Amino acid sequence: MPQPHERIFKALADPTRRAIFERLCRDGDQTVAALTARAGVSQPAVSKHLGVLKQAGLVRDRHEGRNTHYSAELGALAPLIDWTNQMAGFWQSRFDNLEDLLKRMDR
Amino acid sequence: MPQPHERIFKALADPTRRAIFERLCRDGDQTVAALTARAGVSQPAVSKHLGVLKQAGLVRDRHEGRNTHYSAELGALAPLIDWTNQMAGFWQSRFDNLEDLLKRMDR
DNA sequence: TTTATAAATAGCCAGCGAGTTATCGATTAC
DNA sequence: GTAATCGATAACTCGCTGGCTATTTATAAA
Repeated sequence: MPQPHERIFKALADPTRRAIFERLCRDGDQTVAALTARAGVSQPAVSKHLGVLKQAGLVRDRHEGRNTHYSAELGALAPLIDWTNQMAGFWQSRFDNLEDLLKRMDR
Repeated sequence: MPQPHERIFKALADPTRRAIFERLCRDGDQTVAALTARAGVSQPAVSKHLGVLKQAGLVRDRHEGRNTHYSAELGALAPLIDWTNQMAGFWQSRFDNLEDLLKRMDR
């Protein structure tokens, strides 16, 4: 329901969660146990973080026996990139308008 | 002390704050009163949000008489873009490694 | 000089969110 | 079949954050 970048910003605002995501980007596929080993927080905490990342579309999960593997969904960063570009676009067009104005004042 | 993208992610995670920043990008220079008029929250709330955005380096303020004008500091989005590229880079290099592996297996 | 306005600060409160431990369901190993 | 392991869920605590009103400080207007 919220705009795509809404959940993404919130998901990535937490350092622990961002670290998990970074790790998945760096090293690929990981089980919850493997992620927990390096997260510095308890396993349930990691599970919750993974849930949030999943809701934001930033990770996928894959069940394999009693293990669950998570992996980064890199395409999910697109809304964030789009948003950034949009901000830059606003900036640019304001700059263009200023240029226009100066040009008009010039003649 | 925190990494630059840390404060930026946190600052932009809040919808009200992000809306203020978007408005500054879109429409440029704004007084606190002007921002408050559209923010849907009280003036002190807006001031606090502007403080957070300023700490994150996302906005500048300029005093003019009893008015304070804020404007977006677009360059401040760079760490965010860098971070995104870095994630994409990790992804790419893992892909490259996989390619290498397949190549080695091939011969 | 008094009054009014802009914006920041102080102080408070409620809700959320990240953490914990305990538990449960599912799967594998013995 | 029983025990052990993986991961998710439940239930709780606690600190932080976003909101408010009231106040303060600074500047402008009367």
